[in-house]
Amino acid sequence: MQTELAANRGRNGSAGAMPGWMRPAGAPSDQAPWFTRVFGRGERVFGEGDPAAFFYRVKSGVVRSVHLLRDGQRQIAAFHLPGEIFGIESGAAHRFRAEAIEGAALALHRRLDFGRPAPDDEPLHRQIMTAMIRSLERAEAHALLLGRKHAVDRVAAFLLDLAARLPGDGHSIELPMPRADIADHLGLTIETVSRSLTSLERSGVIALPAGRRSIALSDKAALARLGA
Amino acid sequence: MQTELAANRGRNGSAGAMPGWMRPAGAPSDQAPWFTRVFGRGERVFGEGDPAAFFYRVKSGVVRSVHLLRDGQRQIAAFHLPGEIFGIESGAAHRFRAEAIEGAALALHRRLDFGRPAPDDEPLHRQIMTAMIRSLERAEAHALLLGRKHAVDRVAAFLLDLAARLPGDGHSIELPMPRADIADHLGLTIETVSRSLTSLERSGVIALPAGRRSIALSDKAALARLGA
DNA sequence: CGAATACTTGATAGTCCTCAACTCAAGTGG
DNA sequence: CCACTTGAGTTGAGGACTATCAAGTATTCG
Repeated sequence: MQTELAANRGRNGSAGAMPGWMRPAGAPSDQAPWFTRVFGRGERVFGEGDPAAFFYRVKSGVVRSVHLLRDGQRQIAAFHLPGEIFGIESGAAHRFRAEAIEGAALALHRRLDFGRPAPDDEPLHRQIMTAMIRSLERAEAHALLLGRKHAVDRVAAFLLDLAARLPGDGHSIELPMPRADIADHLGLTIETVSRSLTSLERSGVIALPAGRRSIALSDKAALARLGA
Repeated sequence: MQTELAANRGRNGSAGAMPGWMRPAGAPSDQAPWFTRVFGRGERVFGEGDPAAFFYRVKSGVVRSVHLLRDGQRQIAAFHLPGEIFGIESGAAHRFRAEAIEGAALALHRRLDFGRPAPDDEPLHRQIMTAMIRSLERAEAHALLLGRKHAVDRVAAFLLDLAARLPGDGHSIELPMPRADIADHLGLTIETVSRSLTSLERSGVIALPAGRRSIALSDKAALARLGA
């Protein structure tokens, strides 16, 4: 069931003024508060410069926020897991690109005028503020990580963060993204991420069973000591 | 004129529950919207864990937001220049420490309940939202810098950012902070910052006249090429 | 099976940190 | 007035860490 969406794979594509998907055939009405849309593997949710007409809530799957540098480098500012909100902007346009990693269902909410909040929708307003502040806290913690930690510590902190945010008992996780995405998020190369995981495994802190995507956090205390 | 304030210098000090300065003798009234207070060199504006009763606007001087790691490392998340707002929090407490670098005059504003904004004070509310979003954008750009750039490029980007934010024609700047602060902001060591500046000078991109704190941006185009 | 993608491992090189010495300016006290 | 101290900054040598280049293994898909 690969439709035209598959053509959007990869890192190419331009920032159209108003992608066709913004008015899906199944949209309830032009003024509905929100509606759902499913995105395919690697599909772009929005691009840099696209009008920020919506913000998004992840219903399933995982989305990455991607900054592209002129020299071709890529930085993943954040991963957005189920239940999380992303894509809130102050200006009229999105400042970076967002892509579904594997496949994702998103709830699209029409954007609000944040300067003049609707007093009759206080819960939503508070939710948006919370999402924004959480983004800020994450970005600051991320900067701290990138500025002051070595490769293994970055990976340890990343695994702990994922374990806390993903559903489950927190003792084993299924990585929802490839090594390349982790590398571009942690400011490392694919090879260094792989070596760091191997190193953690040899230390007995984690275990890497069959698939490369599942990780057992054998010694969370040791992980926390590294990632602290 | 060194009062008790001087005792607050350095990186030590604990996060008191309610510092005395929060109720200065000269405060107009208990419900005044804001008042001004002067901070000495290195003095703590608030500490990690302090109740976030106010947010702040810089009237003069420069303030640094400092994250302290358990292992003694220091990360400066941001510098706050005249005219800028900082110290806005979602929770009840400040998540990091803020210190005046040389000496600073700050306007202290009583904090608002962001979830239930006063409809009668729309301009202030918008101003706060803008400040928060700007913080977010800065933090994201900072993470990008730390994750994907080399020492010289980081310093170049930092100089350009400062030149744009400080008053003046943008062709020469007076660094309002020591090398150690720059290093802890850029995720480098003092030595590497010094070497980067020397390297930029030898390339003819900048000039370092007499004092070590003044820098002439001789070739902004080249700087932008590095810091881009 | 062949091709493509994802991942791991090894060898080498480059960048930056650490440790150390040195310069410079501003105070301080005899 | 000058020796001494202190803080800030610069410079050098060596080493640690990570990127780069390269090869090899695994898995998936057509």
